[in-house]
Amino acid sequence: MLKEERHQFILNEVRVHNRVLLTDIADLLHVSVDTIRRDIKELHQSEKLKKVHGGAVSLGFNNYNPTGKKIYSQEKKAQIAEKGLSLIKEGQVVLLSGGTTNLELARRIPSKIKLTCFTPSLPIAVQLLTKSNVEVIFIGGRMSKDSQIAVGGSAINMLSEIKVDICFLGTNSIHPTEGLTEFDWEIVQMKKAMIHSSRKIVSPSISEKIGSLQRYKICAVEEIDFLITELEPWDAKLDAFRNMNIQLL
Amino acid sequence: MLKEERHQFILNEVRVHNRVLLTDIADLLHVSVDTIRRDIKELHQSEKLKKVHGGAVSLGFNNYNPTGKKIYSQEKKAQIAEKGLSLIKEGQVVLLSGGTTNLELARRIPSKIKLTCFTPSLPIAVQLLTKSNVEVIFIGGRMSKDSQIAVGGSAINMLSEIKVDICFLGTNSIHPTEGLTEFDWEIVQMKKAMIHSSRKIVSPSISEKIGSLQRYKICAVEEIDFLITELEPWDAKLDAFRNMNIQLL
DNA sequence: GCATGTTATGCAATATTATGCTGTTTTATT
DNA sequence: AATAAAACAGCATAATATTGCATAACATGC
Repeated sequence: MLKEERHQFILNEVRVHNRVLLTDIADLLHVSVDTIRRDIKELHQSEKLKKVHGGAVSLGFNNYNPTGKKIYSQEKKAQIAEKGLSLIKEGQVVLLSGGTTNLELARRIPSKIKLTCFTPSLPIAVQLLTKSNVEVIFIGGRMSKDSQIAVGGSAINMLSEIKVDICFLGTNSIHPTEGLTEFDWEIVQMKKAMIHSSRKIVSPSISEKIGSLQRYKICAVEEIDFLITELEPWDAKLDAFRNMNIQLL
Repeated sequence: MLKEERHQFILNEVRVHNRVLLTDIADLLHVSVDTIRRDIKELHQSEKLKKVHGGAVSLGFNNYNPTGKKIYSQEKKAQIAEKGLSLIKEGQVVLLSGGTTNLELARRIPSKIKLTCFTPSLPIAVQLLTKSNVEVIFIGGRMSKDSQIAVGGSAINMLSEIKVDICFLGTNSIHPTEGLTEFDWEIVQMKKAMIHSSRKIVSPSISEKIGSLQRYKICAVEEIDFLITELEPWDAKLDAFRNMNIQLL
């Protein structure tokens, strides 16, 4: 394996996990820890990551997580976030709903890209404000305590006045025939409004949510344009969503 | 687990709970208290938190401080916040502008008191959401990066639709004849709108700001109802504000 | 093809760091 | 003042880092 390949591998691990252990990588790549140590030293010197005792962490290593709750299957969400990033283009206007997957996405937005981001989610707004070239517009309103997003008439009203390029719609449940569903009525209203406010809809969703069903319907599957999971696009679990004019990522 | 990760974890706990106990963290992370003690010692030395007997507490509140700016006169602001609390009554509707003093106030609001709080400030909203009996309504809009509050037409428009009992107006400069002033035009607009939206105006202000002057005027001193400083109300430095129909606290 | 220089890698010896443990001192609280 | 909890200092151990060196792989010019 080439040194360059190792470097890319390490950087990728760091991006996805926020941290790596020397021993893990050495193990995975079947090289000595010394080699990995040297790799990380170089990457540290070129400021691609931060070397720490025992491994390395990503540069903007901060796990700001206001609720302090553990993020469930963070790794998968991190992968999804990485894929989602590829849909975002310089200068676009983006709408981000709440949810931990979108939080991962927000965290990964490069500081140098110029964007305008709308969001009703408090943690996401906090995250986005650290990006110097991202203009953040908060969709205000009554804050829901557990989801930490704004809900209610005022927020929906504000949404009705915008039309963005792309919306990342945090997805709780997605079902091939029943569509996207939620258990919280107020959040359903918000998400419906977000769909109306956006030209393209992206549904980032970990695969275990596929096929699940909740009480209230947000929209049909056909209304979304991209479905991102941690799986490969050709995975059999996604078969139900083919031939539906949805792009799988 | 890497030391770096522990550090981030501790900082996060401090952010969320304002204080942490050594034993709790050691328990949570399955390491010895000594290790955590050493961690906290380091974080204390790098001024990320404040070490206290038995654990650690956050520096200012918004220790999540992307710009890394120091929070000035922490102690005085805490005193002011305590005084301000006495003005808040069960069931009221309160409007909080941004600023570190108001942040201290928000953090001190007892969880058991029932309130409705409006605010355009991100850190304050984050803090308020931890209070189970406080209904939080965020004044949305374009977010100003350094002050972390919403500004612009949308926010001002939202303010124009409310009338609250009492407004705590974070004050940058207050002058007996020139009134309240600010250096940021957009924030001036927000504060003006906040004044119109409130029956009573409270100006929490550390004494060193008294007599200072900035570029743009928010309002005359007469328009505020309460002036809170860290000084005793009969302090000579406040003489200029007597006989002005302002209550000094 | 061959000599030479460069780079990458692994290895071993040594140094440094991180962590937990013990015993003692300090601090907060009753 | 008595007490319990916490802080501290010092030490032992294990993990990680550093350094120097030997070898192997590779490129380059002849």
